Amino acid sequence: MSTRKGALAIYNTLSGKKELFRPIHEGQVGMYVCGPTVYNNVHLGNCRTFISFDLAYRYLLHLGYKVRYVRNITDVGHLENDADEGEDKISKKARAEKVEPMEIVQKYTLDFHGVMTAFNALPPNIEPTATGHIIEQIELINTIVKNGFAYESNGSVYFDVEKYNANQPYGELSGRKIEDLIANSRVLDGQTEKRAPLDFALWKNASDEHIMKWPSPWGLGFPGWHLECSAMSAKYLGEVFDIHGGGMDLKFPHHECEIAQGCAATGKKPVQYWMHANMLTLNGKKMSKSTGNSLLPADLFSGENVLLSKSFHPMVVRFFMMQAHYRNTLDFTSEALNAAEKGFEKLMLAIENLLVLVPSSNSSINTKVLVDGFYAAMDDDFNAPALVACLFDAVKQINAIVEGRATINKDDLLVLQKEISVFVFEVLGLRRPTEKNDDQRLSNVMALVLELRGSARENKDWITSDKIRDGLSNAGIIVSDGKDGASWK
RNA sequence: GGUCUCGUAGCCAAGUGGUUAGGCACCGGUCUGCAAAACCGUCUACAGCGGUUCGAAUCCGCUCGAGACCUCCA
Repeated sequence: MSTRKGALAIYNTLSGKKELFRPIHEGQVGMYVCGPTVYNNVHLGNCRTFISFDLAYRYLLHLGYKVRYVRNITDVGHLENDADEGEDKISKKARAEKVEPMEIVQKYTLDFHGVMTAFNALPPNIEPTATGHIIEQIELINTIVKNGFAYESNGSVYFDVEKYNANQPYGELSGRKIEDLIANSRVLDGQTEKRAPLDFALWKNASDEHIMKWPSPWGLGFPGWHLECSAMSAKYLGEVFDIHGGGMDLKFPHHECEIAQGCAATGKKPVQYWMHANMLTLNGKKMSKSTGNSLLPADLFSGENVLLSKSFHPMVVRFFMMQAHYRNTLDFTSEALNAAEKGFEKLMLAIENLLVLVPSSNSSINTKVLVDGFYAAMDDDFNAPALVACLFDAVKQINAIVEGRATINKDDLLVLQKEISVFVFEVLGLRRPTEKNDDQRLSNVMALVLELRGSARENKDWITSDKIRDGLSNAGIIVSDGKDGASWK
């Protein structure tokens, strides 16, 4: 168990402040993150949120917490808009592709998992689906109705926002006042079932043509979008749990509704620490599927997109994201990604060197200051960019040792090797891209080729030497001439 | 229109009352047959205008600009 636990501060959206993190149960953390609605391929913006919370999860694990990390899959109930005829996103896609809704769900869940694996995001401990928890959702609605905060209307059930607000403020999380919300709420056509525009659906009745529907006390229907997170977080993490995360754009109304549902059901605020990840922007605007201003991870990995000059390894993209704080917007540009790639390679090279460093009898560098810097950065609301800056300080020191301008003793070396590996690979979740020279046959061939080129160079046969170098370059192999002979990658 | 956030060097991006954040690019150097790579060094910025303060990029006010939410969104 780490002894560093007490220092972690988390910015809590609910209070608007950084607060020292104190879990409800000593040594244990319950964390819920809103997952994707699987009606389409996840774009890079979606990924940023999940990677941000993967970082938080990883650091909590590193600190020694026993974490139960729940991230849902929304496979029903997410409507196109709030009007009565608003269509379910999954159903719509299923009809467009002429397949079963569950085929859509399966297809895009697999895509999501594949992308998360590529980004080296740890899987959550539980990944519940909305359709798998219809009973829990119906029970929750029953409780809310029984407590007087919801009403039935024409086979649907709505949350009574104004009644709720009479006792506890609705809009706390997003800093809204109900009067302003009422004044500004858009009246959509066909909202005939609701008593007030602000009321949101807990259960919607299903018309005959609806494919995804379940029996309930109010007839055939399906659950409202906001409900699933309340039902599933309560089931797996309890009525009150530690951390709830999600994208900034879910703050209102989704998370606001979750608070209302939780309070209406139990009288207790469901979440201790609300965390919100900021948006990834493209052309200065939020990445968004609906506006077409988005980029798919697959395009990035293949380089097949007009915005990109080349392809990028998933770890370069992850490193790029780690250079910005999760609460700030991050602007995506091909240029910024190129810069991240260079920096990432520099870091990886220094780590390779660190692992084979030869210790001296004494140290001219201060290992403790470096390592304390790593913790201080992450303790400050998971400040990954500050951690990266500290890591590059270490890189500079490692290079100095490699070149004999500094020394490190055996104990310090062991500490540095361990802590850098921990923070780079376990906490930031980076992986070294698979080495091309894993192939033993290729290694042997290259050893021979470089030996021949070495002979040519000794004989000042630059024509042969350069021909080999250029030929290999065309084959995607880069030869580097160092002091101790040539190497390749 | 309402609510809120942001504006940091060529680019990306931390910091948020007093000490060079960092990465990339540029430029200079070491190395090299040449080049690349690698390494070292240089480049010292906080939208504008006022105010508070011994001291402001950081706090306050105004102006300008950008974005988010208010409707599905990570």
